[in-house]
Amino acid sequence: MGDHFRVPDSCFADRVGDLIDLSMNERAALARFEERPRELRRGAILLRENDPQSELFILQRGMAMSYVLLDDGSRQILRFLYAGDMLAVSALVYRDSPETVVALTDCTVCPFDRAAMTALVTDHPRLSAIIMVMNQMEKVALTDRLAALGRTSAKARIAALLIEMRNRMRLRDQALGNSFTLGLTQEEIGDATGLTAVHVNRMLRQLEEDGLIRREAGRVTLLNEVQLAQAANYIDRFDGLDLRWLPPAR
Amino acid sequence: MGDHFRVPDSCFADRVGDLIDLSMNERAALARFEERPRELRRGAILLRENDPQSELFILQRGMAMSYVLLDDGSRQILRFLYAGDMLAVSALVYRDSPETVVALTDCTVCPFDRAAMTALVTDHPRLSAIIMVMNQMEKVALTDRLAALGRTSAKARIAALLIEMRNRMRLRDQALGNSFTLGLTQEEIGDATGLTAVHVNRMLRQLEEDGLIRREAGRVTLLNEVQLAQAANYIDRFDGLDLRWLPPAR
DNA sequence: CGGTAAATTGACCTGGGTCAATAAATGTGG
DNA sequence: CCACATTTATTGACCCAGGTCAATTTACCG
Repeated sequence: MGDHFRVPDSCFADRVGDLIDLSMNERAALARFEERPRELRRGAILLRENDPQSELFILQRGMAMSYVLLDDGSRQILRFLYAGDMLAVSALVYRDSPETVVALTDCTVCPFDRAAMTALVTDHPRLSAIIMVMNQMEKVALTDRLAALGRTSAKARIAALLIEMRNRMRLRDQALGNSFTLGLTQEEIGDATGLTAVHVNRMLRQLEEDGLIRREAGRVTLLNEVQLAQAANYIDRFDGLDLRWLPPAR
Repeated sequence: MGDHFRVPDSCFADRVGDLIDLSMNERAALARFEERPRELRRGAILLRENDPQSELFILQRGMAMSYVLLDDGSRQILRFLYAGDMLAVSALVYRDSPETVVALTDCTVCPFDRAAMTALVTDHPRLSAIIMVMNQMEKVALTDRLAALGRTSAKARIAALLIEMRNRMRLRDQALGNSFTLGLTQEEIGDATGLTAVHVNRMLRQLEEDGLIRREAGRVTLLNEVQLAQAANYIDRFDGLDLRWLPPAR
């Protein structure tokens, strides 16, 4: 891919670029999603469950999460969101947001409206196909979590979360080794895995006693990834991709 | 929509037609997915987890389910599939299937290959947009189930499954009232809700004692839908759709 | 009508929840 | 840099929703 013209940076395009080689034209089209960066403080709520939503967002920097609250006040965290993720995609379907989205660290997000998606779908068949692909990957990730909540032990779920987070962080930071800062409270870990904070604490201690991880001041080190993955029932879904059906670039 | 020419029947088009009005041209394009019907006996496996997959399918008649098996032999049912559903969509991404798909009743399925999707995406922006929309709706349904498994009681999960199944059956059969045949064993209900068959039995009995349902020979009657929905933490997602961003038909 | 799969029920057990008390970490304003 | 306030983490004691095991009973099927 030549770079004779300056093509604007795009976090989302970088993410798509992990899957396919983008034409300059395509890259420019994706960059249009990220023309209006906005800063968010840690803890800021981008979108509240049941509130009307009119825009989608690209998360350009930082980490966020989405969750729902149940009648009894308990919370289920649905997804952790990293740079390059598209947020509030449900705005393509629902008037009101089915989930709350909140910044876990200071973030940069870029809002864009539904019409931008209309244009993309019309002008760029390959990009609309790749968005389908990414949606499908997210769906598989969700079914993996569904199976974890339905059928695996507390220890396995915690182990799976640790591996998953490390792997997703490493996607954007190749240098990341076995040691990283989770950036989650134990309550948040519990709300993501369907456990209580107290039991999360016990399981982390057990994983440490088993020699699978080490912990120091919010930092986690995966000491034995093979055994940890085994304890977690972990499946690496970044394997065996087959995208040959995609139409040619425009 | 005029009907001067005979447009082939299409189960999938009917489903899409619940969301938008299709042009004749679009309807014909969707019908191309259903040119090769194939019969499946009850219990037949359409696709096995980890086996290579090269085609997608439209389920034209009958009911199916998808599931994964964990290392310890336990099973998590991911989704129940009804007429008009697209199966094995993960073939757009993965060489090997991440899940097993099996017929729960005698079924008719229509295989089509990935190239058909390439053509659709290229020629019909509005249809590719609507497929994105349907994918998104399925994602929201999955997150609803995730929250149910992570944060609700056994009784609530069973109640939610009963309501959900009745509603999905009623989509294809307007006449369906409060009484219907589930067509699932208690073990299957358990594998869908993350419970054991024994406990499913106890919860069904309790729901019956509470006066919320009646059971006779595989048939279930919802006696008090309001209270049942309340017990289930049920959210109706067929409300508040907003699809105005879709491009014009071709 | 026999044989197998599915449903039911009781007795008992355990993984994970609840409650409560400390300790440690992280802010925050001065 | 410090003193205080607020989260967050940790641990123990105890409990219960849902699991396990096993024995019947009932329904379905060729």
